[in-house]
Amino acid sequence: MAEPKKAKGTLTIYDVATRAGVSIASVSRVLNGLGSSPETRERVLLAVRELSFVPDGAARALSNGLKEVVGVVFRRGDEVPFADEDESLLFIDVINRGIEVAAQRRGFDVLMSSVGVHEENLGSRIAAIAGKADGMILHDRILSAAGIARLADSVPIVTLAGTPTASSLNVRCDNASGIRALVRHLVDDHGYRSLAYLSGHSDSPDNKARARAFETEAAAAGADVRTGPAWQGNYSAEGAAQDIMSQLDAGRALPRAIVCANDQTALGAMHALARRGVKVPGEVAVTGFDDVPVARHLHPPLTTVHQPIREMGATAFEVLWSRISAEGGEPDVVLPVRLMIRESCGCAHRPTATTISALPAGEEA
Amino acid sequence: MAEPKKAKGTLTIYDVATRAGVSIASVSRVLNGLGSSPETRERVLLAVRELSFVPDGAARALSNGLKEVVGVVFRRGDEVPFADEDESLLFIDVINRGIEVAAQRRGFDVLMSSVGVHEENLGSRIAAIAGKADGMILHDRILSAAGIARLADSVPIVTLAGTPTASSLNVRCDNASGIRALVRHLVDDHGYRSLAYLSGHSDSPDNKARARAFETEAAAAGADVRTGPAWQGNYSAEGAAQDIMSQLDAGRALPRAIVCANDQTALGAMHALARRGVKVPGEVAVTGFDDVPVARHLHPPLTTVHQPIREMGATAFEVLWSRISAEGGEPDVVLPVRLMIRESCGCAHRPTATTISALPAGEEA
DNA sequence: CTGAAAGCGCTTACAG
DNA sequence: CTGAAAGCGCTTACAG
Repeated sequence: MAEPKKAKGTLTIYDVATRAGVSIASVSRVLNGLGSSPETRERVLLAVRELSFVPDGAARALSNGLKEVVGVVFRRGDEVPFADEDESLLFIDVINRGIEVAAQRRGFDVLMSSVGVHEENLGSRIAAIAGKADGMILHDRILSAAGIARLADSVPIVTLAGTPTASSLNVRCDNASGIRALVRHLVDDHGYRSLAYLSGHSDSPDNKARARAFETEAAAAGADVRTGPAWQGNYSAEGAAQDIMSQLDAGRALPRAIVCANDQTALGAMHALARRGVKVPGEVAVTGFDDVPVARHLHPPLTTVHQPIREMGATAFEVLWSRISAEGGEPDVVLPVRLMIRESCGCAHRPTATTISALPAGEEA
Repeated sequence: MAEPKKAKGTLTIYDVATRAGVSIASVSRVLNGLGSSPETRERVLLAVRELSFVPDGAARALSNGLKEVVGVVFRRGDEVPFADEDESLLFIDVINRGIEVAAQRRGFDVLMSSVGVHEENLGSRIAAIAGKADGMILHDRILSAAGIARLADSVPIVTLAGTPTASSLNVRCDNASGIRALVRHLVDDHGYRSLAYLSGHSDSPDNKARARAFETEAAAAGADVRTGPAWQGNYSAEGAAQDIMSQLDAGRALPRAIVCANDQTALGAMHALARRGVKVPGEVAVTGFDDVPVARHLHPPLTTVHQPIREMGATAFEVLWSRISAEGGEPDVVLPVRLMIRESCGCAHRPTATTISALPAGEEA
């Protein structure tokens, strides 16, 4: 996999020491801002500049026991790309952004690695990354609980939207509250009587929590709930579109509102509906979950549940860092969400934030 | 900056060797797929599994002289976020995606690091990253030519949309051809007689090439060219919006078409125009450059020049890899671009790819 | 095929 | 404050 035995004229701390006329220990001290006489300091710094010396991170890490690197693993979409979701900045990307910024503040860098859905040797791929990092942040559905437990033996782990285990930490959002607010808005404010939940991956903890909250709340509100395999999606726009298409093809009547497991699912549903001439939200209302950046650009703008996505990433890093540096770290952090009412639920377009329309007028839950 | 002296019960290759009853050399060989008897192999693999041992990347790197890590540095937008560009997947993100996938194929991981526009100690930040990687890919406007030359002393460097130097490699797109096709479409197909180029950062090589091509081509086409400080933007939507606003406030007449330095600039210009009631493309046509994913979702959909963004990233990695592994590497790769005609130039909406409209009907250049 | 040993480039007690 | 020396966890000639 690799051949180069050693880079070219790799400069080392010995070269700097020789040039500055001091010991390597002194060079190291200056480089790390530890005690040293002003004169030594000057000479070392000068030598460093003249040689444009950059200390080797691997050697530092080996000596220190700290790489100052956090590994982030997420799934690459190997599925057929859907026009709008292809390359869009989705959920994962925004989280990664949050991780990066938080890491920066602690002097850490982020080793990003995507894994294919059907990757052959997932285990070794991830182990290789773990070996290069002080801790790992795993996005949803990367490793099984057993896989996480095993990996956690060798490196601290934080999962995102997963389930905390005995050895790993977790950061997630308040799915139940979000779905609850959404269902209430649909039923109470709009008066919709029939609802369906277009599901995400059935093995996703987030999806399970959302599905459960949906069923509970919709039933409590006295709405007619559509369920069953016909409403099994997979978090992708493609999957949602196919789902809606086949239901329409089968001549099934759609519910008045479709609560989608995430924004991508809503996006796919809206596309399919539009293609079949079904008006959103006129005939069928559609809602999402996540509030990815593109949500407000859809037609109609998507009513969804806002997750503090960036903060999730930043929080994941902070929790991991606590664990890395002190065996601490909150085991299960839950972040609040917020209902974002736009137009796909049936609310009217509000020209500016201050003008209030005459229609159903949903406000924040 | 860091305290942990050493992780908890860090397992080492010695633990594995002891458990397997072999020498550490044998463990290493098995782990690296080198010659070893089936029996040794079995015992080592078993021990590795039982202990869930993960070899330390820093130690491997130090011993090998290869970290299998590529550092990528890009600028974080510290500027005021503009609605549509905030967190959107822009140029940089798509490139990074391309880098990541290409790196994967060679067993490399990507160390991503964003730097603030006004970061204090940029030099040391970047040096720290360089120390953790085998090579670096630098996005536009990260380091001066001198800074690049200095860094190149210690690590191979590939710049993106920069200028090749004696010690660094570069990957860019064919700006001139793109602008040429765009200007011809605007002048020849639409008959616009007055054009302006809303510039990007004046110190960006890409911008310089585009500006030059614009002036040459527009003049050759006999169009009236608007220039000057009034058309100096900075690649951001915010900057472009302010620029247009102030021109409008000053009562200046706008040209018939505005060729923007990049898509974000076009996005800002369109927003400003819309806010002031100027119709696009009815009164003023606007075009972009890049073809970021969001371009087709704008209103009207943006006519722009498509750059093979992902490929740029992948190419940057490949070129860097050649240099890392064999001192090779094409010093200045130029990738082709393609004119994407949508509606912001004045062309009519084309319902499907096969239906051709009756209007100006621009086709690929 | 296998093991003993050296070495990769740093950091950090330990003396001085 | 400074230097000599040990050690971080691997890989890889070198012998056997």
